Amino acid sequence: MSHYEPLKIEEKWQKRWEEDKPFAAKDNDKRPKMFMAEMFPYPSGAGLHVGHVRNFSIVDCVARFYAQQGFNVLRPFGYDTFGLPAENYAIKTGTAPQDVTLANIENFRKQAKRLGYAIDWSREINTSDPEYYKWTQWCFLQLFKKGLAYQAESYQWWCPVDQTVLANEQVENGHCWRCGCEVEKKKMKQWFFRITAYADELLDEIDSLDWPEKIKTMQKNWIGRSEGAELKFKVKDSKEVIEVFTTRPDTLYGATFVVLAPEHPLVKKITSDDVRKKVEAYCADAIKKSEIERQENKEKTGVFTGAYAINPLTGKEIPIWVSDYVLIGYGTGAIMAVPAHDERDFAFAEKFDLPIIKVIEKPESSDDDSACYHDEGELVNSGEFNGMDSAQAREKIVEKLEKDGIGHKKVTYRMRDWLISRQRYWGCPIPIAYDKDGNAHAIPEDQLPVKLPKVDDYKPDSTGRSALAKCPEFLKVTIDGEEMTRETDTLDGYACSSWYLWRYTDPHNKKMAWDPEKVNYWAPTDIYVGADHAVAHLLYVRFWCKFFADEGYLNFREPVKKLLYNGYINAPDGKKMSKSKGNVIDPLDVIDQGYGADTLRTYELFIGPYDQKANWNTSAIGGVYRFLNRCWSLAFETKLEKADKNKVIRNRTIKKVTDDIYDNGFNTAVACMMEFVNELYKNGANEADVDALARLLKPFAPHLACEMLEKLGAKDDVWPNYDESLLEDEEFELIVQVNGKLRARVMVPTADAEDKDKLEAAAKSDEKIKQILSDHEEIKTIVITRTHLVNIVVK
RNA sequence: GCCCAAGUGGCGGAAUUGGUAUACGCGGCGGACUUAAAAUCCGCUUCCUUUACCGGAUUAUGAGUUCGAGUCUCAUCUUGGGCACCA
Repeated sequence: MSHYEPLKIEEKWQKRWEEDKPFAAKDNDKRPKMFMAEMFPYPSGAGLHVGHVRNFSIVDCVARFYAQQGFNVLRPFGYDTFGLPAENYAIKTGTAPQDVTLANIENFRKQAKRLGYAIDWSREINTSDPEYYKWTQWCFLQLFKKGLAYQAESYQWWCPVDQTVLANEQVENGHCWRCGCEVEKKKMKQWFFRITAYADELLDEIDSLDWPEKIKTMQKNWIGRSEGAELKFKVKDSKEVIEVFTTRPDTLYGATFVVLAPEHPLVKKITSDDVRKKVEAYCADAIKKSEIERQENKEKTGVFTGAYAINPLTGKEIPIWVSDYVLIGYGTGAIMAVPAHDERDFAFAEKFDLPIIKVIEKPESSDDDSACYHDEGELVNSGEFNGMDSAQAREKIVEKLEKDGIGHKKVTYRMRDWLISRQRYWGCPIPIAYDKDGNAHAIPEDQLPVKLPKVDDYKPDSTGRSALAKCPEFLKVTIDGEEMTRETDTLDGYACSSWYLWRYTDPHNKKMAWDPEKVNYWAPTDIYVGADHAVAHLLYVRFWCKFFADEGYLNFREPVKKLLYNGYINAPDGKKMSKSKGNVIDPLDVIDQGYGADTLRTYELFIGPYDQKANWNTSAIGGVYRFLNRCWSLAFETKLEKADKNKVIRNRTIKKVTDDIYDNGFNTAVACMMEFVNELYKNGANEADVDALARLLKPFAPHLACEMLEKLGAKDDVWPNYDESLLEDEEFELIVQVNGKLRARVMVPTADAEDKDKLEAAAKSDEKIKQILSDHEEIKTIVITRTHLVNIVVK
């Protein structure tokens, strides 16, 4: 061979890895373990994307790095296959999603293998495989048994195009996360997971996670814990009581009206006959409106119900209104309005001319000059509580109400329970059946999996039921001798991905979801890499982890120790790559152009900090190719020298690359190796140089690195160590500043590096510095040994 | 509107705890090799002035702290992200 031929080299090593299986993880091994994974991909028909390559290459770099350090590494791979794209494709073409999915998986696998990833291929999982979803159903049943999977009828997000309900997390700005159409509200009976049961723990443990702050903050905001009180307002001339949630019970004296959400059940009961028509029309209109429409118009709307509530402290009658600015899903769906100290209530009161009573005095120090002061302060117009500050008054007022049985402290969360039923075919069937009276029963565990039948017509329809409803053989089931009808909804795909990390540790177990011994050896996942799902998936896995820990199936409560959230790769013009724009870069094309997988992988790690988005740059990839070509030449074309001229830079490079990988500085690690190679070209390399280079290169460009190590006759690929004593040259450059400006550089023996007097003397021996000192009066001199710097301050 | 992060050459970006700003790569320019081109190798490349040396300016803008600021503080501008009637 006379030049670097990446495609040949890569084919050779990929074949060898296929045969030797060097990446097989060993259960219960004595070496320290390291379990890492990317968020498993949805295998689309388009095949791998350069975005996948970045994501997978980060995992691979770290996995190989730890493997070279002697860790027992688990680096598995899987496919998240249930979901709408495959089903929509089936509807359009009549092809079974099962078949399309298998073809797509095959393609993904083939492509991933061409990238040379150090994957343990014996552990592949596929969420739509009955062997897998049998255990998804088992997980569901465990939650069902404990009352954490339940049915409830409520207003739900409904996507009119995909004809299915959506979870809150799947609605983005009032639009469906998949098809982008505007979502609607529909009242339906649906399945939920009670994630709110773990709200406090999910919130409290966020701080202890080694995750990006950005993601932690998003999760905290999503959970949205707020502390306050629930208070009861009697309705005048009625037995009804309105419960409201407030974070500011200290402002209760200022509550001059009550507002109910349009969906609130009491609206019908308390509305007086003379305004009934008007109120009903308002509610019907508000409920019909999409969230987008409600939000677009911030102008307050509402109607008076004709009824009055009694303020429990003042005893005054205050009107009860209905308005869509009160949300049925948060708190109790009703509020006490304190227009003097809440901007929304203020706007409403102004519009409808309702009384505004100030009960909090703004402190003099406050520079808040808005029309309604909403911070804390001293109470006024509040009877016996006058003069107290807000915090104290909150305690005292709730105490008093509690005595009277009309109020108590209450914590509310923004997060709702997780809606998990979908009226779609291509998902994991919910293992439930209904008896004659419509009661839900668990499918016995020995009847799992509830298999998804192949059908001809995948289309959902306006009945709100999936295509499974049209499949009579599927519907019939006998449980304990009783004929029942199966649930036709399927599970949200996020359910399938809420436990797959544990299945990786025991992927072929036919008796249980995972063997406790195996899962507790490997999990929690040490490093998890993804570019999406900040609040959805990453919150759900945490929830399931806590639940299964409580059930005794796991001995840890957080599933992911360290999370790397990598940035997207965009088209060269900075826009998102998409088929319709025709700006998609196909990784296989890049490889086959002659660059090879090593160049592609290394380029994607070199392109910029891993957590920032990056634009594809077609010409910059050539630079990485040239670098690898130079590495190849060092091993195969250059006559290696005997002398060890590069000791210092070699040791420094080893240290820097090692430190950088620990810190996820993949781009600077590559840059550092480039510098090393440039230096080797200048000075001439010896065997130790090329050997170290090949070992350092292996996590980035594994095929080339193996080829180089083979040429050198290396017996292993162990990560190189550096010698602390060889990080410094015999001489170093002392920087001499005058008044903070660089004026001279002086070479000084390293032996003098810690001697401040010698450094100062060396600095002042420089001709130019002497000249300056003869013209200016010296005030003082600062010597910094750590950075080899002298700063002389002169007048 | 609220909260957070970030602004460094023509471009992607680097810079330890406050200590040589612009590493590395792209692009550009010049040279070697070649009949020629590609590939490869070598050199130059922040801006201003200068043939060159020297010098000056520079990390969005303006101030401040410091012997010394890309890094810390305050203000302003811009961009990106998150939340958005959550009582």
